[in-house]
Amino acid sequence: MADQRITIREVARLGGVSVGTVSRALNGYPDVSEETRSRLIELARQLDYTPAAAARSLVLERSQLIGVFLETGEGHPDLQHPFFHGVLVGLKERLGAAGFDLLLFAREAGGDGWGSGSYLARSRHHGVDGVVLMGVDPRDAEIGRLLASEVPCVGVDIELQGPHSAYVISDNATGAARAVRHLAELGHRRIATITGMLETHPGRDRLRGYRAELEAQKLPYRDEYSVGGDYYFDSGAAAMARLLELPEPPTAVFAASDLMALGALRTAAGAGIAVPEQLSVVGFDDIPWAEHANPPLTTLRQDKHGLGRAAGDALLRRLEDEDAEPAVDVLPVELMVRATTAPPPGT
Amino acid sequence: MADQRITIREVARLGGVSVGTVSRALNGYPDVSEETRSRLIELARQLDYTPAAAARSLVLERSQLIGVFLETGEGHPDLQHPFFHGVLVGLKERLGAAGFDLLLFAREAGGDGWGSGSYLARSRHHGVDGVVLMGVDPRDAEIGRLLASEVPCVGVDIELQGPHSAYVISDNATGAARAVRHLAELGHRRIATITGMLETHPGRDRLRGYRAELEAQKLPYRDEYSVGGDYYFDSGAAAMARLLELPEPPTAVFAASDLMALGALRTAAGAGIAVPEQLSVVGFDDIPWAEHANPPLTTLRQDKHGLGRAAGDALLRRLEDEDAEPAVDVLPVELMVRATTAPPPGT
DNA sequence: TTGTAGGCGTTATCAT
DNA sequence: ATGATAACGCCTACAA
Repeated sequence: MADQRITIREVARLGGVSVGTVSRALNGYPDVSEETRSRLIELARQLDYTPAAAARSLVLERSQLIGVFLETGEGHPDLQHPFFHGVLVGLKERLGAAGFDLLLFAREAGGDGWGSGSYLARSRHHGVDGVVLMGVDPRDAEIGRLLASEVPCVGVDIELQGPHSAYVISDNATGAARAVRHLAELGHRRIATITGMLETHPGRDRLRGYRAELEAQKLPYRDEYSVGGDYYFDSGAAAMARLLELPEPPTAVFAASDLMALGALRTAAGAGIAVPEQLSVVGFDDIPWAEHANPPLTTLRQDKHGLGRAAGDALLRRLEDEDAEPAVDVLPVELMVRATTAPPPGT
Repeated sequence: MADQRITIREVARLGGVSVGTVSRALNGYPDVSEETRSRLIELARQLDYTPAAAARSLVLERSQLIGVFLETGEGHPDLQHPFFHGVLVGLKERLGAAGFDLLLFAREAGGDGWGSGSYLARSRHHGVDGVVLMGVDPRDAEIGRLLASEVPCVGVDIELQGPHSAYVISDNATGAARAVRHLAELGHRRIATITGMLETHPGRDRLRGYRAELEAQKLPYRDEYSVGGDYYFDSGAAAMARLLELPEPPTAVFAASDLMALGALRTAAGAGIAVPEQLSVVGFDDIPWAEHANPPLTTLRQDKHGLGRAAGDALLRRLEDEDAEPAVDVLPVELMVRATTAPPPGT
């Protein structure tokens, strides 16, 4: 049998003191003799003693745990998307440095167990100190109950409303506008867009930014220059095909995601259209592959790690100040000019 | 103030029974009247009661939590790699269905807190029922202590030895051999390889499989046909360049990762070498991008979700049977023939 | 400066 | 079939 788990009682016994003293010594209370303290600390480290999180959480009403809801089931291939991956890294980094661990909710709803039902129940079950939501539907009634509760929430890429709910998101509108401006400055006047899903916040904002900048540049908005996609490769390829069929095809296209931009590139290549000589393309996201694409994709970089860190920060702020303003953090995106954009043909 | 957390005592009070009865009713014990049980269950659901995991974990010595160590710091951009992403999804799926949640260790070592030191201490701190290790160094002494302990471990893509340690891994050697065979059957006789890091298990196995199949095909092994890479794009591109400089360049190359294969493709394109007409390339992994590459990459698909599920299974098996054999699961890889392989030139 | 004891929310062992 | 009550490991008044 392996060595029994070492409890505070054991440390106390071996140290010849009471459990109270051990607790105080280890938790840095002032009222403990320096000699006793260092002796106990040393003893604890020798024994590799670690307080049981469960016990501590029970009495402290603090778990040092941040829950993460990341939908990944049917119709939610989101965890697939590299985006959330990056966010997770940032989250882990920031929250980890602050002494928190991450609880990734996995337990299937509807199972036998308790705490498997609502988001709220699951959060309370583990007594998480805060929750990060990614890829969930903000209109879901269960989400609503969570937001209305006492548990601090922060959404990544979703607009969350609630007394203790903040959210972080990229500056999608400005980013989209930046893309259009870049294209306009290059001399393009026929600029199309391939949109993301318009029921998502980012999808709408990127379209909005596109239209706003068109206006700012005094370029006409044309309905046929705006074709819908779903963020994924195939939809981008299909959209590009539609654009190419237009009587007056665009000389540049802004795709609301890199995957779609890459799909567009593929279609263009298939049609024998040279990029960027005959057609300029800019994406959104800056996924790892973008810079390796052929030609390397000009795109708007989302700071995925930064979003994760910002989400962590929002939570931490809320945790140390009960009534901190539920912040909404909008992170800038950065235009990465690579090789898919150039002046329009005949310039 | 939000509604106070509902405890079992509250349910008991409202139900006019003792806490013991509530506990028994909710946990499906037989010795409780049918009437009382259904009444209490209904009451509990109305109140949205959820037992506190901490309290339960304390008395049951079971946390329904599986810890996940995923190194992601300096020199460990692993969480970056799409591979672990997929594994995480599989893990979540399998373990979630079995009623477990995932604890992603994030807390920085060396911090003030307890339980931030060794892997073992952190595991015990949270009382996780098992641990999944990814991207860690199996020779690390701290890892050794964890493996020697009573906590069930399973490594993904790393060979773990310990009384309660299993591991899951792709059949790298067979996969590599399969790649070479595919190439040989196409008629290639000058087959080179770009290896992964040889200090990793997969790196060595893929090289081993390559050599074994060369032998099986009665093809000579040539030192200059084996050039080292680090799994990433740039190393693949560089390696391909070296191969091209050879007096007698290979007609086919097996790269130990898709990223390197893609890098090789890039170099070939830059050198004006047509793929697959003049050069065949096969990768390993089947990352999402592989099928969208130009031309679509022939590669060995690793079942990332499967690895995650297998890791979950190994843990579950161990948990329900104290002395189950520490399994080692080797998952098959699948050859995805796409468009980067063809018979050698002049055939 | 240190020891003692109550309580956090559960489950499990006795009684009844 | 149900009600007390003792753990589980820890923190924190309160006493000493």
